[in-house]
Amino acid sequence: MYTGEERKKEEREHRLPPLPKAEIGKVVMRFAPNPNGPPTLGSARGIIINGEYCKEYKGKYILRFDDTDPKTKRPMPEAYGWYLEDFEWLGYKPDEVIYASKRIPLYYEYAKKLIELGGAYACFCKKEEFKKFRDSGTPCVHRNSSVEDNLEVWEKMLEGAYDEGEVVLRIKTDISHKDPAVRDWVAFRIIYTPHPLVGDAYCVYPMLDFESAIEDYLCKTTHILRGKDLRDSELRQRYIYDYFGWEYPVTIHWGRVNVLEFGKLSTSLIKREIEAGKYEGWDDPRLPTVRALRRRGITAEAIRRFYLALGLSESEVNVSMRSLYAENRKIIDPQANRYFFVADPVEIEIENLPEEREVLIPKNPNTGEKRVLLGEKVVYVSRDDFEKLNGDNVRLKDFCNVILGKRAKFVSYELLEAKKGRNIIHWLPKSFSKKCKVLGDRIWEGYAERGVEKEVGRVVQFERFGFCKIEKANDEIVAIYTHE
RNA sequence: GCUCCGGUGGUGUAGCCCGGUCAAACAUCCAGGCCUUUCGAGCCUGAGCCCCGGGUUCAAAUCCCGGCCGGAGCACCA
Repeated sequence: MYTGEERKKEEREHRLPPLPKAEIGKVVMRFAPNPNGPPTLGSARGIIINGEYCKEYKGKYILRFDDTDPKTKRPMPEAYGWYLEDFEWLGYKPDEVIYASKRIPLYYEYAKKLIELGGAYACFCKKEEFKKFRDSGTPCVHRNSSVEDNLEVWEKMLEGAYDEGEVVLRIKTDISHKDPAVRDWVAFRIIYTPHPLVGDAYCVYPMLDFESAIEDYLCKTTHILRGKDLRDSELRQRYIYDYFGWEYPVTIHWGRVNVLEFGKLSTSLIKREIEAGKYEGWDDPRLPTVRALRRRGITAEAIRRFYLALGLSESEVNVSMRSLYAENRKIIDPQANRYFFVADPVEIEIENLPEEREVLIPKNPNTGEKRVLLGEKVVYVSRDDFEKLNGDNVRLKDFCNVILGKRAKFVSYELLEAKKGRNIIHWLPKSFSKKCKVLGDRIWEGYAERGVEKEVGRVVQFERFGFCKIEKANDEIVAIYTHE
């Protein structure tokens, strides 16, 4: 139950600023990834921010695959499904899914119209050659070709009459525009590599800026929210909008996110490292992909709050995963059942233990549920604790006090004899511990408490160790380390 | 080099558009304490910030100019 105070706090913290020029029910937004790998924590920002606004304004949410580069950033066939999957897992449902690669003829139509309007021309300059023109702000000879000539070259491009790199279609902007990034940019280029979705149906592919400009117009996109890296796109695309007399959507750009723990991990870099065997796959728990986070037990809600808290700031931010973990902990801590996991176990025998006894331990402080553990002579404690507290009077949590050692001396059952806090450690009876392996930055081998095998698929708290998601429970329990 | 965007405690965010109520708020982190049979959770206290320099003004975190620092774009990538 929230108190009024708490609720207010919550709302203040997680509210997005109002969307400019937005009307309830009339907003159309899109999230447009290239499916050259699964969604990452970075992609999640786009999915979430756009998704939240769509929810708030009861708008239409489009998932658009910008998959028009079969060569350099080649789409992965599996990744389309991964996006659909993670999109919904994060809590959003696309009202429409668009595959740019399946709509290429549409782009051709607009390209032709643009040539007819004198807004585009075929350019035979080599890329390095054109760079000189761009840098100096001077036109190349092709810029003045007639509409008829351009049209003819364009048709021949489509027929496959040219080689890759021989000719491109450029948008005629302002060749001396003060920002070199917008000067006569490339709209279409020739690629003969077959596309994973449409094969060799086409050999002329649009560049992102062209495809995106046309799609946003066709879909009546009202608001574009994306990273700052695409800021210049607006400047470039506006030329197309101006030629056609269209109105450009409202744009908002957020700054780059640097996640401390991951550094600069691009999708293509991760791909290479997976191929090199450094990671098990795209859901390797060490990776910042959405599926890896899910596998680890990070909740969608935590990721959502994390990004809502970041907001729409244009400055680039350096954040730590610890912020995400803090959000996640707030969500899972009240639900997670408690168990003992003894990492790097040391076997100890309690001399002169008066009797074996079953002890009741809280399983879930929230529900008051308890679990039962057999307090017996031979128990495991973790190497860490053993080394730090050897010879000390320690409390085996909920069981008894002993002087810690390979051969430990029983002191008493009384809790009061233990100094509260510092020397209470967890333990496991030798007779029914299950082998358990925890996968994280490193691998911990040890024993887990009986009962954990019933928690497959759920996140539990291994007391004094951390939250873990139980993944498998066969001969051995396998858990993924979630966070502290 | 050219262009654009940013710079508020250690980190992140709010405030900036519409100057005063901001000697600056919230979260997290850190330090100490309380509570607790987890080193978890919760509670309390504390430390810590407007990049720099000019200008405008009775008054500047807020407006203007210059500098410095950071980032992004300048691809036949997205």
